Amino acid sequence: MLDFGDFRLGGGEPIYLQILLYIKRGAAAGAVRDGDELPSRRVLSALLGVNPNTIQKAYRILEEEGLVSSRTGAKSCMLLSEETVQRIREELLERDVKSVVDAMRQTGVSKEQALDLIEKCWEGRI
Amino acid sequence: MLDFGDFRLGGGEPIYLQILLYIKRGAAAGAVRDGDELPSRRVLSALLGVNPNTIQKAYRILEEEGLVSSRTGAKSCMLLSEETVQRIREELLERDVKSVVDAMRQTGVSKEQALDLIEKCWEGRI
Amino acid sequence: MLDFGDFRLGGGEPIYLQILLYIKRGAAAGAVRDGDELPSRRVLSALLGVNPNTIQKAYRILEEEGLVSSRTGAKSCMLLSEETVQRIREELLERDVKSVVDAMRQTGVSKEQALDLIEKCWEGRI
Amino acid sequence: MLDFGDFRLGGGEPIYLQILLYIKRGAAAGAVRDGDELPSRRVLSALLGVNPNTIQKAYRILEEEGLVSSRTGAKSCMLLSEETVQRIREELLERDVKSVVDAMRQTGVSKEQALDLIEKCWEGRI
DNA sequence: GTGGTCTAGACCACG
DNA sequence: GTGGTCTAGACCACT
Repeated sequence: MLDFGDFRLGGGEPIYLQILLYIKRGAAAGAVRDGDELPSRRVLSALLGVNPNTIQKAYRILEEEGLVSSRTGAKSCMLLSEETVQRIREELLERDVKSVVDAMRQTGVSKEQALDLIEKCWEGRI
Repeated sequence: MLDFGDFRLGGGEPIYLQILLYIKRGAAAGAVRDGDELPSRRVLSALLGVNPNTIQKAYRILEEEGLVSSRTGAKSCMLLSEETVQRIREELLERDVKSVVDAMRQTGVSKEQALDLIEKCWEGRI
Repeated sequence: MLDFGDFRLGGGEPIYLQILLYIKRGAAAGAVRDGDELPSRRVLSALLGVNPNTIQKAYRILEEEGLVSSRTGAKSCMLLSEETVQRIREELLERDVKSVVDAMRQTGVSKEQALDLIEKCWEGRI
Repeated sequence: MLDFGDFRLGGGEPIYLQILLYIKRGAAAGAVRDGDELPSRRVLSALLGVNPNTIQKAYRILEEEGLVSSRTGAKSCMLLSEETVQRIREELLERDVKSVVDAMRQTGVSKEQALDLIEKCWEGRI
């Protein structure tokens, strides 16, 4: 079962996308594997304090992308081949890296400053 | 005059926020300076292919935040003290760095892998 | 024993309502009579390929409407006085006739066209 | 502009389907033609006493079926070729006739009784 | 208990 | 003013 213990809702981005990305990152990191059950709409909606339909929207998109299997009355579960995991991992990393590089460049920091900041933040020294 | 030459509309985020961020990053980078003129609403609207109301909304927020001075009949211009620029810069960098570190950690990459990917992307080797 | 031989599930309408209507129409037509036994929940559930809870819901409503008599341990059976049958018959016919007349009028056909189409369909010439 | 003056909400059937069918019947009857504007979400929702999203669902389906053209900021309008109108007309009539014939047959009335009832209702003598 | 659908209200970008 | 999207709550059929 995927654990949402360290999930926190952030502002700005749609909630269903935050949930979607959280699950994809968990799959890329190996924290959730093929066949693992997802929390039910009601359980997760109570846990996160959002409407069950918002959870369902995230799950439905995952199903359309072939990452989740849903049947009425049964729990939804992950559908993760190794190739799928690898593909998700690459998509997420490319997206994250490009966006941060664009943003920091435009903000006017040098490569060295950027790498230094990121390293400090990673180690909790910020 | 503020230059929007390398502004590109991205999906997902509200357009008025993208414009706000673009201007703030420019200020943090020094590309936008105290006293610089902003393009008129209709000029920028035509340039970006966006509705004038959306430009108006971004300008109004900038003014409410005290980053822009507007007088009727005159062009709006940036109002950027050194402290303001420094504050914006720190806010933007903290936001960007934290979000990318959170994301990449959750995706399951090591600090070394992350720094390597970012460096490669920065240098265009990706 | 009630016969569900020519019952077919249709989309759109809730299943328990389809079952209710099927039984009521049978009563109006005289195919279902006072004292006739109803199939047990599990038998009908298997026959129609429907969840037992759904059958249970239909039977419960029939009982609440006074059309079925249930005693624990014994089979449920129809409770149909002549007045009841007549009332059901009129309700069903009024409902069906009004809805089709409203619909066809609004679709812009004349009375003659409508009657002609219905006669053809009745005789299988459509 | 399509007129909803004689539209009445009925129970049982989903509201968006009732609206969808009402518009299709109007097109089949010639009451709404190619290029006619549809009432806006807000106007129609206020008129019918339902949520704007329910109206939008009906309009969106019509658009997916190619019967309506919608653009952000502009009014939606009907897209009705003669072939389309003819196809809709046939679909609606077939559906209506089949359902009423099935229903009345199962309710145990003869063809003559059925036609007589429908004629009486059509003429308001019921 | 589960997932699927319908209805509802607020916000956004746009003409 | 317009349509598009996100979030929310209730009901249905099913395991």
